[in-house]
Formats: sequence, C-alpha cells, structure tokens
Amino acid sequence: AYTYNTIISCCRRGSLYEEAKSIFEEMKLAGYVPDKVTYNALLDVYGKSRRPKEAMEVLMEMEANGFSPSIVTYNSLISAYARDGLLEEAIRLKDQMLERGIKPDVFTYTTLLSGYEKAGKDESAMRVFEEMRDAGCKPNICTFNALIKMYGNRGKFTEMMKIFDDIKECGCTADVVTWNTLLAVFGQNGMDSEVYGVFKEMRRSGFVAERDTFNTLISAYSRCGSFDQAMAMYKSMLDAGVAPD
RNA sequence: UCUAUGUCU
Repeated sequence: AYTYNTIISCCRRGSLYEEAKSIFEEMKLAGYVPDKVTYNALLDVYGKSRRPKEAMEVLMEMEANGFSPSIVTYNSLISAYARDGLLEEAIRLKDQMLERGIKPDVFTYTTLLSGYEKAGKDESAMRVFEEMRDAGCKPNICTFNALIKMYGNRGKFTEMMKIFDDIKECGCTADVVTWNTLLAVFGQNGMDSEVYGVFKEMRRSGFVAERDTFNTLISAYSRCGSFDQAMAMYKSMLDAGVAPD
C-alpha cells in the first residue's frame, strides 16, 4: 500500500484527481486494502484540485470502511474548503473535530487564518489567531508568515514588521517564505529602501538566497523601477552560482 | 507513505 499511497500523493501536484482515483481503484482491484494514509492522500488530491465535495466523499467512504478521520484528515479537508472560500464550512469542520475529541493544531489554525486572509476577512482571521493562543497552541513560522502576508496585503507595514520581530521572540527563525514575503510586499508597494533593508537583514541573519529568493528580489526591485538594483541582484545571483530560470 | 504559510506560478 505504501507504493500506491506514494503515487496517489504525487497526484496532488497538477491536480491529477482522475489519475489518483484510478490508481485508487487499481489498488483495490489488485487486492490491496486502502489504509488511513491512502484515504488521506486521496482526500488531499481532491482538495488540491479544488473539489471539496469529492474530498468530503472520501471522508465518508473512509469512515464507512472503518477508519476514523485523524487530525491530518480534518486539516486536509479544512484546507480544501478554505481554499475554495467556504470558510463557514471549514469552521464547522473544526468544531466537528473538537466534538470528536481531536484538538485543532497549528496546521488547523494556520489554514483557517490564511483562508480568512484570502477572503479579506481580517477580523475573523485575528479571531482565529486569538482562539489559537487561548487554546494554548503555539504559532510557528508558518503562522507568522500568514500574518505577515495579511498585514502586508493590507499595507499595514508597521504591524507586519512587528510580527517579524515576534518571530525571534518566539524562538522561531525566519525562513525562505518569510524573506520572500517581505521582499514581495515591499516590492509591490514600490518601497525600494525597505526592500534593501530586508535584503541587508537577510544577509546579516546568514540566510543563503536560492533561486526563488533572487527572483523575488529582482521582481521587487523591478516593481520599484530600480533597474540598476535589479541588475545588481541578477549579478549576485550569477556570482552565487545560482542558475536563472 | 498523508495535512498548513511565500515569490507572477
């Protein structure tokens, strides 16, 4: 079943839900019994293919076959609904998991937070963040990155940088997503000196930029109309031995 | 072997 599970989860990229479904059927025909991971993987493929209804059907089939949903099942399903903007349904699932004795974790809350952010519902997003703290669930770097994105999209740069400072206070470390998000936000707003500030801070922290980050830097400076800086980043990229794409 | 955050993707 490991083999089939791996192939099915491979279908997430590319939204290959029909392929995943046929591997799933083939697996059963070959006499293998789907396990928890098989169902979770298939459910996730449907979610990533933006087919929350079918993801829900996988949950039902899973239960009909005697497997109780795990926290992974719920988080994946919540992500499927949130991705489609179905936040009320996502919240209902979070409540349902609690009723069934599964405590929402940092994945659950970060998914909901980001879902509300994408829907433009900042108040609700902040409520999720508070609920998370009240529940004693510690935010991790992904949570902070989602908050940075939220404040960045709203032009609340002071708040955004406050979250950036919180990262260290909470014993987390800024990662590639953090740096790319900050650079992109300042780039989108034409704030070239802030882009430079983030760039300096990034180097100071010892972060080694890879292709994504160089691309983000070049894009950020381009949006600021800073052609020379963009070219300088392109040169740094080549000097660092990173291949452009 | 399965779940959350970013860069135009």
